[in-house]
Amino acid sequence: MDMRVTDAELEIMEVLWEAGRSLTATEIADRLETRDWSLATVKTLLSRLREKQAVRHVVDGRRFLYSPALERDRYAGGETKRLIDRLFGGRLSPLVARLADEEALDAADIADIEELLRKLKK
Amino acid sequence: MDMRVTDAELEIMEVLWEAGRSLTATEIADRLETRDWSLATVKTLLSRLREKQAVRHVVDGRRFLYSPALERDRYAGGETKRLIDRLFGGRLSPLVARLADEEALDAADIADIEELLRKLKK
DNA sequence: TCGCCATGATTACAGTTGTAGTCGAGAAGA
DNA sequence: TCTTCTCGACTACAACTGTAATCATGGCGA
Repeated sequence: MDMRVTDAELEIMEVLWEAGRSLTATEIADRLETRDWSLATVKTLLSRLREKQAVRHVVDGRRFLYSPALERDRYAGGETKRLIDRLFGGRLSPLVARLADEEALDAADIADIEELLRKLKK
Repeated sequence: MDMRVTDAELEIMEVLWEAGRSLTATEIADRLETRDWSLATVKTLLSRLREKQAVRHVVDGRRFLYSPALERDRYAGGETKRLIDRLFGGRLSPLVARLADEEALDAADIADIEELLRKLKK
């Protein structure tokens, strides 16, 4: 059971993750203002997510109420691991080094990470 | 000019990045033992990479000598940034937090990153 | 009750990706 | 020179993606 979610599907997942409760297809479409998708498109994406078992649904009359079956943290962790394995030999430090080189880290970021690591060591 | 490279194409890039010199299509295929691709497949992937301007080639008789036009570091940085933007609101610290939660960080990793950050602050 | 509307299901269709076969032309050997 | 081999170019084709239209059906308002 490969849980790969595409970019378009991910937008749906984000809506569900943020909602904190089950939503109908129409509600999901309404919350996707930025992406100017037709309702049909949202329904297609929901079907595909259902096939992939990334969302589950309960029947409510003749509608479905959708909720995420894949947790956001788990998904993010999986994708992160995949990237680190593919490009950084499975280790985080080269990734940090890369971002450092690109000056993609500001002082707040550095402080946050140091704090995290400090806690980790305890 | 979007420089997106697919998984299969990335394998070709890895060979080129590691070679340190230009290679012919046949040489590239030879170095891809793990992936049991036909020479035709390798050639198709090279054409696509050429279209994407991720590799360049010089003509050598009636063959091409390929070399990467996209640097590994630049590619890795771009993909990393994309992931962080998509999943972690553009900040690195939540990613580190996520990996920490999954216990995907060992002591060596932590030490490496602390060292990196120390240097960064100077 | 009857027609309309909202729903999920099904179908569509072009672009991308993974994987590879075929073709025409030039090189290299006989 | 004639044949064969090797290249890149072109073509193929199914699966996956992004985006959407259409269809059948059951519920709801008139």
